[in-house]
Amino acid sequence: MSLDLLGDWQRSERCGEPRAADVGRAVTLMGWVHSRRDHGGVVFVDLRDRSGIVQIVFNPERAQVAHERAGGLRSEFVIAVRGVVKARTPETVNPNLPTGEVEVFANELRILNEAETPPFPIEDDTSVAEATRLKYRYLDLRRPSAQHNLIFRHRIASTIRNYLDEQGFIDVETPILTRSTPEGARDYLVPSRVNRGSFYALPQSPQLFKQILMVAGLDRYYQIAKCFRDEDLRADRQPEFTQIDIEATFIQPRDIYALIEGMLRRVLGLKGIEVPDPLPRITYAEAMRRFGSDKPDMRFGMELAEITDIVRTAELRVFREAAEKGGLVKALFVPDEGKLTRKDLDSLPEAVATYGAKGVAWARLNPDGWQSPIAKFLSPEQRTAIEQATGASVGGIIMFLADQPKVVNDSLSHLRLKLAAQLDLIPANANALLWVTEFPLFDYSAEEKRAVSVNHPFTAPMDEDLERLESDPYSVRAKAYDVIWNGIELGGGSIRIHRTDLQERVFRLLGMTPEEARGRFGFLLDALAYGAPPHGGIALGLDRLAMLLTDATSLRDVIAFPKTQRAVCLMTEAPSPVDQKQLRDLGVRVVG
RNA sequence: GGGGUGGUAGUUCAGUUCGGUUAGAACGCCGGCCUGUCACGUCGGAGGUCGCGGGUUCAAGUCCCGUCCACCCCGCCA
Repeated sequence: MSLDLLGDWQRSERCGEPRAADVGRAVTLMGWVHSRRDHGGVVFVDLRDRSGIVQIVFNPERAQVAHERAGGLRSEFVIAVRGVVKARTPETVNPNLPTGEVEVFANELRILNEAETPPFPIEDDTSVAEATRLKYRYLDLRRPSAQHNLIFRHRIASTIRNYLDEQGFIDVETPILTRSTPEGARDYLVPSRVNRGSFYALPQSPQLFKQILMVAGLDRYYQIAKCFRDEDLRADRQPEFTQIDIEATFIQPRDIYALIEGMLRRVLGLKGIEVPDPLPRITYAEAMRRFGSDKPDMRFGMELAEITDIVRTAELRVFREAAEKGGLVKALFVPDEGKLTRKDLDSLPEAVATYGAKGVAWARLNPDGWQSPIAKFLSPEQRTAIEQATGASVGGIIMFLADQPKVVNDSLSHLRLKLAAQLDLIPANANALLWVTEFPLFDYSAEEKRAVSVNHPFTAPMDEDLERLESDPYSVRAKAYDVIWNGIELGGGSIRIHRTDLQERVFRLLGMTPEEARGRFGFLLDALAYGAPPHGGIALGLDRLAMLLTDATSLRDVIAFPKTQRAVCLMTEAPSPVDQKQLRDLGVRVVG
């Protein structure tokens, strides 16, 4: 098989474009051989590029040389074809192809490159192991659905850029080599050759830079920013990811809500999804109370009911003890109409064990009363009160959890989602977008035995809680908000602290001495001291948005070159060992 | 760091319970035939480090120990 040069041939259009209206037109097409069907006489080739597939016909009587060479074509050869668009006869129309009413009769064929037999077929609905696909990512990305995902991701990004540009936001790039800030996730570190013993960190987010841009008077900033976190991966977590990073001056949370709602309206509009105006808001406290989660999926009901007070005096020890020891007792009514089997119920403890729960109690509501291992420990009055609190009705089942608040909420919110999915209780085309607001400012870290920021240390407290900052820090709410879609966090942000004195107070509450605070964030404190305006912002995960809008199940499907769970790129085999010389230059020695 | 699932031909899998002849299938690949297919058809053929290492055994894809890789989850991470 001899290869041809492209010469002066110029592509006239993409493969997926010819239509009935083009019949009779001379075309020059280029692409990959998707498949070849050799009938001994006539040879059909499906030619593919990112736009689609068109059938090329090589007829020995029409173009003898081209036909002869077409016999040697194999999958994924790269070819150029000159020919004429012809209408297919009615019985040969292929309704499965957008180009199926026409085909291209080839006059000339140029073979621009051959290809090894691909290790897997270039097709959608592939069942090929992901590791194989990632090793040959350039082949995997030839699949139409893979290309669609990347193209759709691009459309999301360009929609956002256009929108933010219209709103007066300025795209500013911030450094990738930056300073390590041990607060939060583990940093990726880069040794400095020039400053031996010192390290850059890759940014976990451009947080401080965007705040400083506000101090600088840029007024409205955005960036589609790469961020890095050296933590363990998940299906929805990659070590490097892209965030739509936004910050603005002289704004309130309500301004952010309006801005982001407008943006989401356009982005979700790409898929025909309507975004209510305004989006519902619910406070963190209410979300935790009603759903046990700070990212409630509100496409369906099944709200949790706190029954601690009802069962405080119950004979059941686990309930009583939870109530006495500062824990919670919560219940969840599942309208399963008898569908949950005894086996399902027996598997419940396993489902919540991972969240630290020791068990789940349940009660089925039969017409003749409770069928439940715990019924006898509850008085009729208690049972009635529980039914009322959970909105229970006959035919369903109530689940109970009693433990420390976090265990109860984690477990029951998990059960709520799991059972709703299992019982098909989530309306198919429902969409529930909402804001969760008024997050707590601090959380207590048992590990570090001190207060830690729920969001980050630059989050502003709510004005009305300011006076309790020192006296009752854990009751202080933040001007922080998350935007949630169907139980998934799309993004979150806050109004930031813009005054040195308040920032210093927060650092102190986080257990930082003034010296430590200066050492780590001196540049921020300095910047705040030079006329920092009130400002705030938000960041949304672009990868996650793309994943949800393409119905992908993994971030890896919307990232061109993702990493595996061990943070390895199977194609380039990064990370890799490096030369001793490189290490010497950097003053780095590998131990262990 | 912990729990779970998987690893057999290029690919997707069967075979592993209860160890036993030469490890199979489909698709793909290679060759022949075929002028209207589009999951082309048809005839023939090639193709295996059963993830890797060790052990038990007369005998290991199958049992045991260790280890590597991929995926899902908890911890971790906004």
